Amino acid sequence: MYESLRAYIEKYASDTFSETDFEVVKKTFTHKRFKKGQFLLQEGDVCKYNAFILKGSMRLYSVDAKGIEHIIQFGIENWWVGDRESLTMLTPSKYNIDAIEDTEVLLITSEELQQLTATLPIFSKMIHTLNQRNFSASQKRIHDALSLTAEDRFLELQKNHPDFLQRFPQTMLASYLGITAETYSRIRKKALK
Amino acid sequence: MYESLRAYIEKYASDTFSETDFEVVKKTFTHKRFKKGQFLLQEGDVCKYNAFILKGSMRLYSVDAKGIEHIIQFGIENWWVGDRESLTMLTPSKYNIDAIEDTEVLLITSEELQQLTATLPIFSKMIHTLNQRNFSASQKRIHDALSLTAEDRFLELQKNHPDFLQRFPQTMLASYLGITAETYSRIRKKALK
DNA sequence: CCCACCTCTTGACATTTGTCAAGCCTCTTT
DNA sequence: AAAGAGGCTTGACAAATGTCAAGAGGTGGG
Repeated sequence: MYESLRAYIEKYASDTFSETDFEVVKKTFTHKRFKKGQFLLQEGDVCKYNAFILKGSMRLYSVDAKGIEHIIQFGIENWWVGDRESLTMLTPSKYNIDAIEDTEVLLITSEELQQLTATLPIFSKMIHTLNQRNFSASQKRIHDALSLTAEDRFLELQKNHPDFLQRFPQTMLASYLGITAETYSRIRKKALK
Repeated sequence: MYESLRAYIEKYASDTFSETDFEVVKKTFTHKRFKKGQFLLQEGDVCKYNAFILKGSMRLYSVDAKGIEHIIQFGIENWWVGDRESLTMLTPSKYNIDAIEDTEVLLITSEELQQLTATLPIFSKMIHTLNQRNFSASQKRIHDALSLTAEDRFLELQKNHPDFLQRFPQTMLASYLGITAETYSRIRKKALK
């Protein structure tokens, strides 16, 4: 069960675990199952956990004044989800996180994460790599959101995450791209010719 | 000259420098002046430096197929600019960075930064804080770009960075908001009533 | 001092995207 | 099998934003 986490950390740290170190990691994370629709975080609450997804998928989203959902991030197997601002500042979150499918995760609190980062070099290496990657990815997503048309954003999504198009309902994909479900449907039809 | 860097690091690390540590920092950074319009980074080159702005302002932007500039980030006094992806992966950058005004910066290479982070705890604390803040800020900017209308993005900018509205030409502000200069002019007129 | 250039504004029109309503299909529940 | 819910599509129209063109005003270099 922890093997995919192990592989993940070793991959992004470019390093391997000693058994004793990995035991520490196993003891720190808690395993939990979420039913489809179940919340890991609800707006207004303080985010308690970072979740590493073992199986299934989740989404991080806000709900605006009109009740419309805006998906900021999808998480699938081997992704992290959590509201980092709320986690570290202990402030009420503006976002929700729930399970799109039945989902299994490994949970870790902010303090535990800091603890592991401080004691295990392999862990802090991984964090460092993830920070770099996140920085680049965010920069690109900001650029795309501000510079590309809806159609071009769809094509980018298709190129970078073709699996998403199959896996998630179009209403959610539309929300992720910042467009309505109707526009998504029309753009998709046009683009898939 | 190095005092604002010192204050900045101490602020974000919530810690104070020993004189010997600060000597190391002073020796590591190089001071440089950029004339208005001069480039720190040009598309296709590998980004060599992170720049800490002492005085003046710079912008990070891409140029699309039609020749239109898309500003991803403004940098003013006490901000960092650099293309982190290019810096760490040593890949050619897709972005440009140039000086909007005559600008003074302190430069540091990626290796030097890594060196300082590894040897000075105060430095790594600062980096950690900046990563957190960047993560949150990026998340918000992505959310705003995908969920808000042009007018609401303008109002957000006005709220969060009122100084930008005075300091930068409207063409650049429009680009930063992902709209045309004409739309910016109209929205501004409407919003300032 | 004047010209050339740049920024900003405004108008008319085009294009993109959103809104609302209707209908279809599939799946689940009863 | 019937009923209902949810997701997807389509059409007609509305609203937001872009494009193109023209002109006003300011500014720096010659």
